[in-house]
Amino acid sequence: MTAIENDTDTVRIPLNRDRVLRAAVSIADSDGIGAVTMRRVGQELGVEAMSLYNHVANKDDLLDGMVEAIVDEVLRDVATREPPGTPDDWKRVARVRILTAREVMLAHPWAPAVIETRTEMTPELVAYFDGLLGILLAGGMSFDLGHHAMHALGSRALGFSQELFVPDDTQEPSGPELREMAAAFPNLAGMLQAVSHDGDEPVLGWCDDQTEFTFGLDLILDGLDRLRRSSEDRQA
Amino acid sequence: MTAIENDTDTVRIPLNRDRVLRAAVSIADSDGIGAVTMRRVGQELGVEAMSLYNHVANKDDLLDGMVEAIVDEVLRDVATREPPGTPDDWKRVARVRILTAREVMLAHPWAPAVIETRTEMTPELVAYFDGLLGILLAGGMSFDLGHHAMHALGSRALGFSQELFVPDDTQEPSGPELREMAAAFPNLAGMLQAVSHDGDEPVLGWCDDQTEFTFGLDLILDGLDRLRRSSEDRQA
DNA sequence: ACCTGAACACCGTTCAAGT
DNA sequence: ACCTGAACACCGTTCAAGT
Repeated sequence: MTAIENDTDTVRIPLNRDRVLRAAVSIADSDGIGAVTMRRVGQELGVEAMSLYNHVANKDDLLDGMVEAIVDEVLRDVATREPPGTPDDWKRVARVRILTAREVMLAHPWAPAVIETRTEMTPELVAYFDGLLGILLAGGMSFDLGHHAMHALGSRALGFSQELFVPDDTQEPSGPELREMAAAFPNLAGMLQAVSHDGDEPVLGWCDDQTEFTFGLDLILDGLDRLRRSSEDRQA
Repeated sequence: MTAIENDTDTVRIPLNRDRVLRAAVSIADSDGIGAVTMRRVGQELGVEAMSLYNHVANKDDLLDGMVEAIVDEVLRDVATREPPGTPDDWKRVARVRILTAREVMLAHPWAPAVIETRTEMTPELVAYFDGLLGILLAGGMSFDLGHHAMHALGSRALGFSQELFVPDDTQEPSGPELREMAAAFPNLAGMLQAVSHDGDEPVLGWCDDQTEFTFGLDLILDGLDRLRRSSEDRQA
């Protein structure tokens, strides 16, 4: 009888911070970040909302923890996929790391927005940035250029870039509407027409986020490499 | 008596969408976006919260309108400051436009975060982007390169870039803590030390946001100009 | 046509009470 | 030490009622 009691004790997995965070991440993945409420997370764990406060300080701490979990996932993936010691090929190494982070973000589409609202850096985030900076320094950047580089990459360092410029292609403008738009916004209208007729590359909607992300990333990496080379020339 | 009644009518300025939006912007400017609630906006206008629903559809529409107001401010400032027709100097013209937008954002620090949460483009935003694209096209970019350029600039086109990489300098680590951090994050620790000792440029904290913004902006603009030139060479 | 008061559903969070 | 139930303050929003 006491043995059975022990059994039920082990079957009912005790609540802890990690389980709370995983439940919250799972809800956000399936139903969006808006569905992550204390009551809902508690419900998912078969517990009252108030019990969560034994394991997270408050809602903000819960969100911090969710980011923590995502960045942990990034760190794990990065560790398994980082190409071994090729410091001179820093651009490729940095690119692989950043695109690995991007894949994690694409699997958790709510994460970028939450990350942007965080004010304090978690140790996990610091570890990720330290690793990326290490790649830049090993490639020959000065501390100063490495510093600028981290800021220039911004959110791209973590694999995402907020897209403000998202002309919605869902509502195809009809004849008169298109003429009206063409008159008010001639440049965008012309571009929209020219690019949408360009059907030789894979696109989602009329512009492919992945293509645009790598374009911007390579633009920055190439620019940084140019600065690195010219500063090395200056020292030589 | 009826004349006096008319007078009080004109003294009590009628509520309208524009007054509601201006009140909301003013609250956000002084007390942050968190203070912008329907009840508070109503209070600021001497009216019940429910009255606002006669002029905005809901809270989301209110936020849309606030963005609208900010972008309007950008468009006004841009119009007065845009250097007259120098298409070949597109980089300088684009730079002036973007740094003008940035000044507006610095005056309304809540705006970037709100803009990022908007899903639909307002006509004002479209007008701003159309103008910027016009500068790029006048400078000799193809529609295709102009398209990539807009995405590569991302939020920088509107004068801001979310800074994920913000090591907090407020809590100066003490001796043993610093040594511990140096062991765990050697690259960041080295950089922090090297850059913080570099006192020959104006810094806020240990890195100047304005300096980092223009560094990243110029990096992208230079890279785009290089691509523009090489595509022109290819065509010639 | 515009504004009001009361009410509703839903948050995060507290607190005293249970075990 | 951990969990619960009731309650509180504060949201956005509805609805019927006022003028």
